[in-house]
Amino acid sequence: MSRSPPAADSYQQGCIRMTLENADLWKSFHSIGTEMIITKHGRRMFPHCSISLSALQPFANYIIMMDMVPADSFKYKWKKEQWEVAGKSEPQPPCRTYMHPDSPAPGSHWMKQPLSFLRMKLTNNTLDQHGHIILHSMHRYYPRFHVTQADSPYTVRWGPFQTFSFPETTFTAVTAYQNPKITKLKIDHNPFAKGFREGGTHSHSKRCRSNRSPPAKRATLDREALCNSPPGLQRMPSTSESVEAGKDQQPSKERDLSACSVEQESLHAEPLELQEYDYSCEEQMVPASVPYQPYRSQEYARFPLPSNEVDAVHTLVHPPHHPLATAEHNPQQHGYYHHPHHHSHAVDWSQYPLFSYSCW
DNA sequence: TCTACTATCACATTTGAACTGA
DNA sequence: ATCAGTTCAAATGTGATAGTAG
Repeated sequence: MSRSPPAADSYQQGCIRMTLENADLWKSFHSIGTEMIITKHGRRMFPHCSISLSALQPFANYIIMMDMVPADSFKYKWKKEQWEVAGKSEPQPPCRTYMHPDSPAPGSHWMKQPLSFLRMKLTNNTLDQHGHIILHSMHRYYPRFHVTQADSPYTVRWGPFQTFSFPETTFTAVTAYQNPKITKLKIDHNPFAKGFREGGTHSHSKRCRSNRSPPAKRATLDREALCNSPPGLQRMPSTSESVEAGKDQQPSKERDLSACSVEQESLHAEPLELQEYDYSCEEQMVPASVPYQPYRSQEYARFPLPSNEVDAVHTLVHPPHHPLATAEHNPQQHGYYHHPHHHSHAVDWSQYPLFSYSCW
């Protein structure tokens, strides 16, 4: 873990610093081409996202959110030991935002220890009712983290927020591992994988229809921890009831995370373009006071940052670094992403959906 | 025929209720 | 009655793979 503590002299009031905690592991995977399993019922990420924050205002409340953004506009296939572009991407599934269950919490809380997004799950089930992040298989994504000063999840839009992303966290969503190198790397690092592997005998003839005990207590508890109500019921803080309901559902104390995902209305996201990117940069310094005009009724379904502020916020954008997105398939590419609004035809970051809210 | 997806398997790890003792 | 520590059963998460769907 090459985590560089913020030097005292680098600290600036009003600047938030975010560090990817397990960056080395992420880089190991990224160098091969990270794959994340997605299943109908939701699968955790491995490596999972863990970040640390500094330079927050200790007594101000913050909300930390995470979402997944398409890394490009292609669909891929695994062929002959490598990824190939298989056409244009599918229309984006409902985009959800996962809110860290400690949210809202004071800056001192967030800075106390790294934040884990271990329990966040990925699914390919567009009808998912559990608040998992919905992705398309064979598409590439990267996680994005949002920090906003707010006293409740329902006032998020009224405050400035900053967005962070880490190039090495880009991955391909798959329903089954394609690259055996990834499988091996995961097994080496993920204790859960050992059980089945080392079990040895795997007899499919022994299969029987679900004679395992049904999910009960723990599953229920976990679900309770979710900010989990039918999509239609929470259309954002328009009613005081929904606000209160949301508060009630926030667990006061959680060992880890629960999903409080926010389904977004905008189903469309344009590809990132290629941009030069510095791998050495694990941390991103971002000005805290983004002059963001909070309320714009028309734009709520979209990422609320005006494009001219995006540069300040996204100090990094993401590298494809996929063996596959070859120049042949991707005329723009020189191996790096572009910042969208650097080109006239490029799509504004505001087209990436963030909390347009139907909060689970 | 090919590719992608799903259900199911066994076991290590995690979790938390129940218990014990101070 | 309360708290801290321990134990242990149940829940969870995992990759592989056969079967299914398109």
